[in-house]
Amino acid sequence: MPRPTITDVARAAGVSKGAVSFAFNGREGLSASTRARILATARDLGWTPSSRARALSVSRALAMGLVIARPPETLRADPFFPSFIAGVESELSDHGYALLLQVVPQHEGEQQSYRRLSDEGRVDGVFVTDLYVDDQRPALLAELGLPAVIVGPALDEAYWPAVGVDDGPGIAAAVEHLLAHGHTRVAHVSGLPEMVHGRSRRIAWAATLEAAGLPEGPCVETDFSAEAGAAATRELLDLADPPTAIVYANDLMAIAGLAVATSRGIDVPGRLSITGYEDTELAAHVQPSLTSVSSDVIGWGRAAAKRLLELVDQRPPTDIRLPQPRLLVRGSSGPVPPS
Amino acid sequence: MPRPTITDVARAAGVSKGAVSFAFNGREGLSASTRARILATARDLGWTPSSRARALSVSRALAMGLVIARPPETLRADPFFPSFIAGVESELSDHGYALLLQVVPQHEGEQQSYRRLSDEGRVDGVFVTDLYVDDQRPALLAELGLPAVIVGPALDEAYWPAVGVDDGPGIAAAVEHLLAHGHTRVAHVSGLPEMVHGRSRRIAWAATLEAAGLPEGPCVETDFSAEAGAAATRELLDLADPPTAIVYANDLMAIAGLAVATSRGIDVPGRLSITGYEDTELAAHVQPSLTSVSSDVIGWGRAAAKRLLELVDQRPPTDIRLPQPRLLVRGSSGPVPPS
DNA sequence: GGCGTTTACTAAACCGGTTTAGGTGGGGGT
DNA sequence: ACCCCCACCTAAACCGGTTTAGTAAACGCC
Repeated sequence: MPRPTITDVARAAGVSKGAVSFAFNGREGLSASTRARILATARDLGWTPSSRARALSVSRALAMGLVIARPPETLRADPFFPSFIAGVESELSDHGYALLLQVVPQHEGEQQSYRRLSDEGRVDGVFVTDLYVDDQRPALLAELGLPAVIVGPALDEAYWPAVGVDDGPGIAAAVEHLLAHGHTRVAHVSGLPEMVHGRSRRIAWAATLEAAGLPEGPCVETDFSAEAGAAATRELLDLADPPTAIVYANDLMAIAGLAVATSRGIDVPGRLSITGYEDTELAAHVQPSLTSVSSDVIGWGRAAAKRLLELVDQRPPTDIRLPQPRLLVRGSSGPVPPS
Repeated sequence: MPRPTITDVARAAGVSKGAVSFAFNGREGLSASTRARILATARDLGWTPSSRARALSVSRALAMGLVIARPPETLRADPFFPSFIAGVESELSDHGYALLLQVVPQHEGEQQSYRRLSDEGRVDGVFVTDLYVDDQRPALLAELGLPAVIVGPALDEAYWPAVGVDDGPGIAAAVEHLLAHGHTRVAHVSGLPEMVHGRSRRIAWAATLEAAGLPEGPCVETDFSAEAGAAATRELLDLADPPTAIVYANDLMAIAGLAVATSRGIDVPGRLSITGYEDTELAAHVQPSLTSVSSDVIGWGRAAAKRLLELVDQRPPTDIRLPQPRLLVRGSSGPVPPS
């Protein structure tokens, strides 16, 4: 038995297709009794409007796109996406929208990817993540006329609105926590400086040190991977005057760094304090447990989706206020060692 | 300027809509010159067939669905999905299909989720992951007539084909590796026994011990989370006669277990050997580095997608052979301690 | 040169909804 | 009794493709 169509429902209820459509879309111009009868008939027949047909007639795809442009190696270790997607999806599905996911291996293929989503009319809007400093995508999307929301700290809202938890305060809180414990040589293992969130975390670290009147400590730039985090840690510990604390741009690197310190017999937090960022599930379960910064990624996803829906519907933005990231002090950070 | 439609192309090329469609779908019945002219015109106008319109007329959604039914807490720590999705997506997009993602918080909402995807005609097929023993979904999908591929070890292929790396050999390799090092009390921290992959890993562990003529060691059932892994480890170490080796059902629990052992001053691998499963990025970067089992999850995703495409197109299955999981011996496992 | 067969193409139906223009019947006003 | 209006509903166009039935011209053939 093929799925019933609107025509079947109309016939069964003894009305026209239009009437059925009116009933389902809550439009006026139907008597209460007819409306009820139509809805009852539809229920009996198990009919639900086909979103393919709806998409064509309302000239909307009823779906939003998310393009993830990362090598799967980096992707699989990142706890951000699963949570973010969960948030996005819950908001979208509440509004009858679906989430289309696309994964492209390199940053290069990304432009092509967006262009295709747009040309084929698969989506009504997209999320732009992992923004690079001087990223081409916002301009491309503007040219394509494809509504977009930038996920992450606001960089340049010339083209599109940005929705994101500002990571500055979280990193600042971590640095301040260390300063309060007497540390003065606080290093940073940063993410890619070409990426907006890599850069903003680094800036927050530097600014907080400066505000405290301290010289900028050593900083090693990485690609956010565990491997790079370990290498950066070795580099910092090999310095003539090694830092007493290291602020990592994410938990993954912090945990790898922790292992490097431990393997060298350096006590954490006795001789070295460490902080991460993201509050990965593992953060609380390594030894010592990792001080980290937690933010509401699911809420963030939900907020980004809400904003994109508004944008697509040309509605004015509602004020979305995301909770500040919170510093979770655990075992990996403590007083500066006596020198 | 709105996007051009097939009608615009037809007019510009001086042919009918049908001719344009023929040209694009490589159907015969057009002279080579006309075909070339049409394609050239389409290129000039920047026209790409609208997949909404195509979807309606070919009565296909041109998309596949993936429903993830997990609390985001569990989800975000799992490196499986990102890689798997990357594989799925690459295969699907090569065939003009899109991937629709849906995340539902609890296992309960899942049925509803599939039903809705089916009723609204959003997808042509779905992937079923995290299969439970005695799962209702295969039957539901059969009833809905929605093609499905089960992701994971084959349990019961009565309804749908299963595509998956069998985890048995990987766990067996880990256990054998430990036995070869003289361990005789090998415990297991298993995942949910109601889940197919939790159960199959447990069975493989037990079977390998039995094959070696050893008694089944202690086993603690968990929910795959780091928290549970830590608790299970404490429980095992508190036994009157604690195991000398623990085989964990995933890396997350293994790493948490490692931290528990370390915090108790138990040397790994000196006094306790540990193995994980999944080969998370962090596995190589904890201290000591974690012996784990790696499988080609991306290839797995690609294979699952290939099979689903075949199923939807009613093509016979091509023989898909996934590489066996490989045991990666690292620092966390070694000889049994002298007693 | 007439006839059947290809070849190359067009017109129109169709997929399953939404939306707009229009039509019908009953009630109220005068 | 006539007209108008409103409430309620229908017919048909439309979204942008695919596909089928049909047709005109070219072709082969004796």
